[in-house]
Amino acid sequence: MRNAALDPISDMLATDPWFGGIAPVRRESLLREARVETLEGGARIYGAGDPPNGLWAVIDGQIRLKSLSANGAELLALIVRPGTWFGELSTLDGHPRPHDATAFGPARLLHVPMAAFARAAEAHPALYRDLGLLVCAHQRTALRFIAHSVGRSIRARLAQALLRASHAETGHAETRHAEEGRIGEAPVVIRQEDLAAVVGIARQTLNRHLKQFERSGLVSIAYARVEILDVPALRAIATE
Amino acid sequence: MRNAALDPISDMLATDPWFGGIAPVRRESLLREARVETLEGGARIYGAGDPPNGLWAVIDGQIRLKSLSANGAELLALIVRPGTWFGELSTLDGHPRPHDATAFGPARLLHVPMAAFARAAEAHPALYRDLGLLVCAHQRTALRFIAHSVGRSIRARLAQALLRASHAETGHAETRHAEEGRIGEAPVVIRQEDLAAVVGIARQTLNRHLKQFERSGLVSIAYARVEILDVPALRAIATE
DNA sequence: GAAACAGTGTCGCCCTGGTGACAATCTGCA
DNA sequence: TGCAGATTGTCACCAGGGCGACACTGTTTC
Repeated sequence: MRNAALDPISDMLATDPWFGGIAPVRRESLLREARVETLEGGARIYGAGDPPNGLWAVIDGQIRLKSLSANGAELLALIVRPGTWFGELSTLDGHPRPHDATAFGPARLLHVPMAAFARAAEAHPALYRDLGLLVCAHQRTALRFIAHSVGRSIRARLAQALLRASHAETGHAETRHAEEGRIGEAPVVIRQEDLAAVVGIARQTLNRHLKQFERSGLVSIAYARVEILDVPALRAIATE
Repeated sequence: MRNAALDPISDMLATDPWFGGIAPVRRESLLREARVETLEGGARIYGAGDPPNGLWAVIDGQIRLKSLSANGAELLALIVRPGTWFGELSTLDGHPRPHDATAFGPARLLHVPMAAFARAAEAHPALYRDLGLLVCAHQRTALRFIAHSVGRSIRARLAQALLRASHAETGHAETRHAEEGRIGEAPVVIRQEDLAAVVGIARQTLNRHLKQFERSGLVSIAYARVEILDVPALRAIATE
């Protein structure tokens, strides 16, 4: 019943701290139940309030998790990149999705539907614990986010948001880009309007600060795109 | 090996949505491993960065979870009241505590140390799943908090903070106070300084808004204490 | 009960961010 | 190429919060 086509994908996924950390038997059993799904840009994986439809991992492309803030504004919660699993919260507790998940550009995903996960977990009950650990990891991210947001300057929050939107936050970005022989970061494709929503400020205010960063040589701004030029400096600003 | 002294406590804990929702066998096995600990006001249950020391539940009194925001200000994350379990995140993933947990006033807690939880979980592996569900519940709270905070008016955030600080947020407070024959809410004992930190504003600004609430008859203000008079109106403001 | 301390109530000034407006620029498509 | 729509860049104006200051009131301690 092995799916040999998944082997290279499996290797890629194993670089993820969570997936790489769980027992190989259970990794196997999860992958055995997984199916690859190819999506067009803008495709919706699930919507906020939907009943859970299982666990997902990004193979190629970019998934954006959004929710509506209480005043109706769209709130970009997270950009999910290749190698990362998501959708575990509802999969574990069975409650409605807290976010919209949509593909930003074409994407390939690995999908473990609810029933499939249940099958795998029947054979390996420890998968529930594994899934709990994934929720823990995301919970810690959320707590860090809260602690970092309350009462911080806009400069700091913007720097943080830029690092998060690129993949530079955790510092293990180099591995992903080493093979392409690039030193810098891939540009972040995002409208300033959306970036402003992430930081929770008006677009005009965002523009002012972003321009200031550009003048300092920290970033380079183009149409619907921000390129990060100086990661260390941004890290310093983010934690100041 | 049953501990009969725990019976009334067990009944009280069963009113908690999480604990009440897990299988009675596993509730039992958890309680069998639990010890009651009596703390003085100000006692520290654990500190941010500490290695996990197990799972806790509040029997009497009030536990406050605090963390330091990035600019060094103290950030009151959560007030934990009787019947509620906490400390599950680090207990499940083994990583350092994200918060300080201290008793606000004298308190009695139920404590399941790491080794004790491990013992119980060995007999009932599903306890790991149960614990995962508790993390899920708290994760959803955190996500709601984020969605509710970004870009909301101070009025709304303050109303929300007051409801959270009292136990009125979830709406099942009545059960807890019915026995005392009280209709309203217990006063929230908190300095305006701290309340301001919760909302993320300056004390003076907090005072202005709080006074405004008082003039509208929503709350009543005393020394280091806020009494909530009109829960429905505050709920309306919190979601406006 | 007085003193020392903690917490509240209120100013006024300054600065920052929100808002609406509008021109300039870029992209995609006919 | 040329146009429509999307996005950015930049105003000026205004509301609102941060901050320092200080008096006042409540609480604790001796």
